[in-house]
Order: sequence, then C-alpha cells, then structure tokens
Amino acid sequence: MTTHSATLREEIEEMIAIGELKPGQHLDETELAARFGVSRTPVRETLIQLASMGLVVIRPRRGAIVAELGPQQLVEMFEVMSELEATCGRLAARRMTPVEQQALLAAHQACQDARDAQEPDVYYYKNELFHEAIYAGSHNQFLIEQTRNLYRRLRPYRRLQLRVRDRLSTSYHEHDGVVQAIVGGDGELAARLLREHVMIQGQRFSDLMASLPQLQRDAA
Amino acid sequence: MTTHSATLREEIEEMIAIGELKPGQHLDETELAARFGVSRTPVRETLIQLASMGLVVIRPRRGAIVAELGPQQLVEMFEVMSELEATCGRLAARRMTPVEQQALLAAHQACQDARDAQEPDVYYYKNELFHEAIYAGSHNQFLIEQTRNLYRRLRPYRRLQLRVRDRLSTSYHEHDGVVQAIVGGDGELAARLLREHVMIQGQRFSDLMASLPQLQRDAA
DNA sequence: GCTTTGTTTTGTGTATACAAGAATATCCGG
DNA sequence: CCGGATATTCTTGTATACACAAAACAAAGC
Repeated sequence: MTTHSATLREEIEEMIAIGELKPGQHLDETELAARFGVSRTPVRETLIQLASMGLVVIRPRRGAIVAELGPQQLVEMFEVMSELEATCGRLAARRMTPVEQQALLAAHQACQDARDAQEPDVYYYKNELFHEAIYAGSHNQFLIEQTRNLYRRLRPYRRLQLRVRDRLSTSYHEHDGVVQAIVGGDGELAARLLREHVMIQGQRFSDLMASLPQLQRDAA
Repeated sequence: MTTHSATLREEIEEMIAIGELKPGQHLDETELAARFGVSRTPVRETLIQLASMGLVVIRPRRGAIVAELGPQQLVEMFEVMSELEATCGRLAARRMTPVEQQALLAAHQACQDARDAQEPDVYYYKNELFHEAIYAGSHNQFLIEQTRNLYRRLRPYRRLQLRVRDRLSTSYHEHDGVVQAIVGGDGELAARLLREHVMIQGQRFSDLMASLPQLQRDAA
C-alpha cells in the first residue's frame, strides 16, 4: 500500500510491540500527526485500524489509549493461542508435504544449535521460524492469519517474559516431541503437545502479573 | 457509543449480512454518505473498521468492495470455525456450572420443540442460542468473542445454505451427542462431536460453491 | 481545608476543501 | 471503422476548519 495510514499502522504497531508505547498510554492524535509529519486524518484512520485489531482502545470523545490487558484477559488469550497452535499442529501432521517436513526439521535443528550455543535471542528468533513452519503445514491460510494476529497482539506482553532458568532446554525438548508427532502423522498427539507447550509459556503469566503493575506505572 | 461511525458500522454490517450489499459490490463513499445523511469522514472510518473485520476489502486509491470469499477461503474459515466451537465445547465440558448446564439443556429442548414443529426458521434461531450456551460455558470471553466474530463473518454465506433434507433432525441428533458429552464431562468427545457438527455444515460448501457465481453476477 | 460549581482549555468528531491517481471518454491517425 | 494517446471526469486520500463534549482548573461557598 502506498497510503499513509498503512505505513503509519505498521510503525505505531511496532512501537506498541516493542513497548515504546506502553499499555494504558494516551495516544494524542495531534501529537502523533506532528511526530510523523502528516495531518490528523491518517492518524485517526490508523488508530481505528489498531482499535479493530485490539491493540488500542478508543472511547468516544475520550481518545485512544494503548490497550491494557489484565491478567484474566492474558490467560484467556494464551489459552486461545494454544488452541490455535494445536490446531495448526493437528492439521500439519496430516497435511505436510515432504518438503515442508524438511523445513520443519531444519528449523528444529536451528533451534538446537541456538540452544547449544546458549543464545537466547537467537533461540527466540529460530523458535518463531519453527512455529511458522508448523503454521505453514496446516495449509489453511485463514488459520495462519488468525494465529499470527493473536501472536502479534500478545507480543507486547511476551516481551516481558523473564528468561526462565532452563527454559531453552525445556522448550527444545517439547519441540522434539512435537516434531516426532507431526512427522509420525499423529495429529492428536501433536495437538496435545503443542497446546501444552504454548500454555506453559502462558502459565508464566504469574510472572507477567507480577510485572503488570510496574508496567502501568511506567505508562502513567 | 454515540459516534456516527459506530452506528454506521452496525447498519452497513447488517446490510452485508442480509445480503443487501452483495460480495464484490463497490461501496461508494459519497453515495453512502448521502444515503445516511452524513459526510464522507464517518463513512470512511466505518469502511476502515469493516475492512479490519474482513467484511470489506479496501484497495488503495480504488475504493472499497464487499469482501468476496472464494470456495477455498470459505472452507478454511469453516475449518477454523469448527475448531473454535470444538474448543468451546472442550472447555465447557470441564467448566460449566450447574446453572449453565441447565441453560444448555433448556436450549437443547427448545431445538427439539422447533424440530418437532418442523419450523426451520425457529430452529435456526434456537440453534444459535444452543451454540451460545456452549460458548458461555467455556468461561473464556476472548474465545467467545473470536468465535462470534467468525460466525458473523460467515453469516452472509450461511444465508445461502440450502435447506437440506432432514438437516433439522440430523442436526438435533448431533446436538444430543454434544450435550451428553458436555454434561458427562468428556471434553475430548464434546470437541470431536462439535468439530464434526460444524464441519458438516461447512461441507455443504459444495452447494455454496454452486451458488457463488450467481451471487457474484447479482453484485455486478 | 475541602467540596463544589462555573469557566477555560484541550482534544475529539464531523464537515468541507483540496490534491492526486485511476477510470473513462474523446479525438485523431491509420 | 478501429486502436491508441491524451484529456477529462470521477473517486479516493489528505489537509484544514469548525463545533462540541469532556477534562482541567480556578474561584467561591461551606
């Protein structure tokens, strides 16, 4: 797209994702317009889009704020996330082509390398590719899109996840089970393992909850 | 909300749902503005919202059209729909309160009455309530919201579903199994039955496909 | 000192004006 | 009569202007 509101959307979305704009923070249309060198109109349209995506909340006559998700909402969203990923896995086990299986194994191998090298940042990135490989195997574009959307929506909070001791190794072993289930064609098993894998990340929400008040203080 | 674009959104959404605006149809901003007695600004904001929801597609500099879903996309969306409903069922089997179970049984009974009376329209409505009762049992607001969103998005096409012979009775029997699984606390069974129940509706897409070209001709 | 109410101020919602790109029609040559 | 280049029109994208509601603030009353 060549339109302003489209590029703006990506930029602001990124700012929210990396925490430059914090949950609860008020988004002043005029200020954003000035910052990006455009008028209020495209800014407004951007905010409306972000609101439809759930990243910001617009209250009539009271402006837009970055959406703040309470612990309850986060738990619910992680639960849905785990179900979506599980579904991807179940379908992937049935539908993956040999080429896609190779890609999955390669992504898995890359994770192992990152784990062995003890590089959490690399692992984080390779982990994304691993999950993307599973998504692709579902052969359901709509499902993939939905899953990615939710992932992006959870990103600002995932960022807060503390680096838990041994999480890398544990995560890798969980991946291992998933890979075997998928290449073995056992959809139900793959679904169950993936559901647990994602939920474990989600269940770190106790840590998240602990850091939430602080986050909101920062925003004020 | 007291804002124009919000009320407009509901109105246009409804027009799309009931087919007054047909898939592929071009949505002229000025014309809509005149029709609803407002300026182009709120109309634009409405269209952007609908685009984010996937109900319309905006191509830069070329305006908005009501989203047309091809057979492939419909299949994919029904597949995801079935998974979401299945998830609602699995959670409901574990989480429903006695009161909610009573509500589910009541909704089921209402479906039976409608079936016995051979009233497809009533059944259609009662069926919605039945599914809503399951959603509620999941105790996951986010999941419920996602499921409803997708349901609404599929509505314009569901409307096309031919009244299949004996579909009422079959549907009712499928419901029966689901109810028993849920009150019996067997989440996996409930999930499987619901998945199949929804997919059967989706697999009527061969009928849908047949009616699609006609629908698009109407829009032209 | 605290609450309360009136005023100011700020910021959103809508309308209108303007600019730019796409669709369409027109005009000319072949 | 037809095809292509150009001009015109039409619609969208953006900017600006205005109106109004809500929040912030100040002053007065209790």
